[in-house]
Amino acid sequence: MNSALDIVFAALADPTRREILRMLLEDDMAVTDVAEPFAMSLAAISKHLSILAAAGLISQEKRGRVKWCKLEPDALRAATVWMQSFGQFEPVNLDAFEAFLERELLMRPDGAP
Amino acid sequence: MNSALDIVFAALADPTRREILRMLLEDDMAVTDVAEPFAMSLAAISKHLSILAAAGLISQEKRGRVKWCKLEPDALRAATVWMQSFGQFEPVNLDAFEAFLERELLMRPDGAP
DNA sequence: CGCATATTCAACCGATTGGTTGACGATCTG
DNA sequence: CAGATCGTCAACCAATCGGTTGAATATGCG
Repeated sequence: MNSALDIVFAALADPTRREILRMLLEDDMAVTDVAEPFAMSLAAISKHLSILAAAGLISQEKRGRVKWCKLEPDALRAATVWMQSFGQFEPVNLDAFEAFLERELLMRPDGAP
Repeated sequence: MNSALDIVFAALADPTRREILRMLLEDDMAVTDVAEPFAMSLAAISKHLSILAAAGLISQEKRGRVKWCKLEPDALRAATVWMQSFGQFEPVNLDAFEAFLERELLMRPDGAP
């Protein structure tokens, strides 16, 4: 069936791409700046950004020679809706939330809150 | 980093596996019964189920010679929480919800509501 | 016991993925 | 203009993925 969900979930399945999304949560960024904290080539990051853009999770706008990347959270909404259709569970249980945040979101390279 | 999210999102990225989850939403099922509506081998479905189980999205319990598969929505909760951390958007917008349900969830092989 | 049923294992296959490198096209700047 | 910077493209590579088939392992049943 190959729906948009395939592409969104596949895009989210890579930790580098999730980290990029987290970075873009703070601010729009140029490709080079996105790549800076990662131990891989610029070309690799460029590919990751293309995948995120294809999934609709980010948009890219070229101004001059700099291509700006911007988070597009609406694509996540579709995936969130899909998940919530398995809703047996309430919006969000704070126990799980807290445990999860500790393990995942706070596990950033720079250690900032 | 290779977190549990990698595995959960990768598991969700395949339409066959999402359809299996949807089927299990209605009831627990044996492996053979899960495989029945799909145009692929039992072995392939068995692999898909292993992947879902590895992601924690289902559990499998063997009773006699039949292995029962059960949805485990808690694993989805972690992924949902991750997505909601990009929360700019409210819990769920009903416009998106409705459009999405039409296109994805109601697009079942058996056409049931 | 002997056969059918339920499920997995193992080997294999082509396609995709995530990464590399080097060359290239644009764009800014001195 | 010449040189640096920004980003992508193309070719390549090893690893993984989603599927197949055939054999193997349990388990249930007459």
